[in-house]
Amino acid sequence: MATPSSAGTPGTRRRGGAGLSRERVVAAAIDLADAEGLDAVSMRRLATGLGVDPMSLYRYVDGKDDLLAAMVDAIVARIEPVTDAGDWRAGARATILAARATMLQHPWAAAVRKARTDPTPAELTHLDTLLGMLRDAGFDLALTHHAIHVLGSRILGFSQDLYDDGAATPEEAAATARMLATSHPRLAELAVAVSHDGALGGCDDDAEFTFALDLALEGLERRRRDAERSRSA
Amino acid sequence: MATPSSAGTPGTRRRGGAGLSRERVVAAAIDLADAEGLDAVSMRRLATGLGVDPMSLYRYVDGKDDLLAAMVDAIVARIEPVTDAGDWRAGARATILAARATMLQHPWAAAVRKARTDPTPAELTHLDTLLGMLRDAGFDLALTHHAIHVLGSRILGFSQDLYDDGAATPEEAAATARMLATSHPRLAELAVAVSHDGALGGCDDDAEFTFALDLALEGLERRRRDAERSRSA
DNA sequence: GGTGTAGGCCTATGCCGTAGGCCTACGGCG
DNA sequence: CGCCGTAGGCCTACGGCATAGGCCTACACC
Repeated sequence: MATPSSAGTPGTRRRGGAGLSRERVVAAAIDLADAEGLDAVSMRRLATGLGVDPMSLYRYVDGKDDLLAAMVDAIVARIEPVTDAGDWRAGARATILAARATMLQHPWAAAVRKARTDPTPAELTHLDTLLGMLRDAGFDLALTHHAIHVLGSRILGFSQDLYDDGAATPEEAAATARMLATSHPRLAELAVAVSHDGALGGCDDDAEFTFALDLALEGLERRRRDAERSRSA
Repeated sequence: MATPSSAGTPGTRRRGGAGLSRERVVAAAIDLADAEGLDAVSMRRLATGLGVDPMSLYRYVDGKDDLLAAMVDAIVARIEPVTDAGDWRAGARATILAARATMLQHPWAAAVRKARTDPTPAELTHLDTLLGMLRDAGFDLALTHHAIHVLGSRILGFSQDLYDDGAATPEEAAATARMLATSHPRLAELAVAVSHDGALGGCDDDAEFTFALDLALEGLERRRRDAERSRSA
């Protein structure tokens, strides 16, 4: 598509067959972020990649902030909807894991999302379906509200780790542990155990995510049952 | 302190009574961030505030990144240690809430922390004491590790909300709700309920934090008992 | 043919972090 | 006393950033 001379849509009319559009700009930004990391996404770099002047982008995005928002919105919109699941827990679990699967393909998206303060449309939709599952399962409004806070950013599949853990090599872990051994014995002990050849044999981020997720869902289910019981009493 | 002419320590020797030091630089940066937000903290701005040339700061901090790390380290170091508490749950709870109380006084600190990838010394200490509580209560290494992931950044008192919630005015909430009513009914319903004059009467961030924290601690305690039981069997 | 305007381009401003070098006054030493 | 090494500042400059404001051209339509 888009041989320079064809002027199919109003848009492909300039030299060099530019033919920009908001979608093209956002898609290019996503590709750039995927390929070279979020830091590579500057208006200049992006424009260069599109063979276009930096200022031209401003016709399609309302500044860099808008661009970033559009980028995560596009990613979130790709989350596969969960078709059918059993009880609310299975549904919520599947929905959240689907979100995680999508987000993991674009590591920068989490960083952008965390830096933003208000939700994009696709995020609202995602949240709404999750809310529907809770409400349909009998969560009252108060508990639903609590649930959102309990799950927090895990709703979009973000792990909430304090550190990135780094999956250090055993040697590194051992070195760290030795360094900390006297001042921070508990930490050293754990660092060794988690290192690849330690007692725990590495740290599986996905496993930790689901462990924490299931713990949260379990707790919420208990609260739900409590509320149900006290209502019927 | 610091009359310009007195050259007590080697350091106060230049014109203008500058007398820089790493501590002074970091403290000034913290004050600046507190007063005008993190964005105001640029090397230039900071230097101006200290009555000094921007490049002079580089004698004391190893670039901006180092400065930011030093800032959060200083804040984390201010967390009040928990003296005595009953069981592990009470201890962990108190420790985490103490962290939260301190961090809440410097909203920028959470943002900086989240952006960083490796821990500062004070953070390691904080983490180590928490680990001690778990281990002393009989958590084995595997469960301790899980616990760290379950609690995640909550360990430093960060709420893990998807959005900042913003505590919008009732009018705003109502407007949002009306806008979303058809496309996102569940969300609209909840937005109204949470708004200040809705059924739930506002959203208390601290209450939500402790609700989620207690849910997590409760879940971990259950896992601990399960492990204990299966060990003794 | 004339005109309105969409869709590019160009220039310039004011930030930013920081590399590299300079200048000066002090402490220590011959 | 005079010298010098060096700590602790300063100055200049570079390359990058987001983006404001204006310009220029080619098409669409009348």
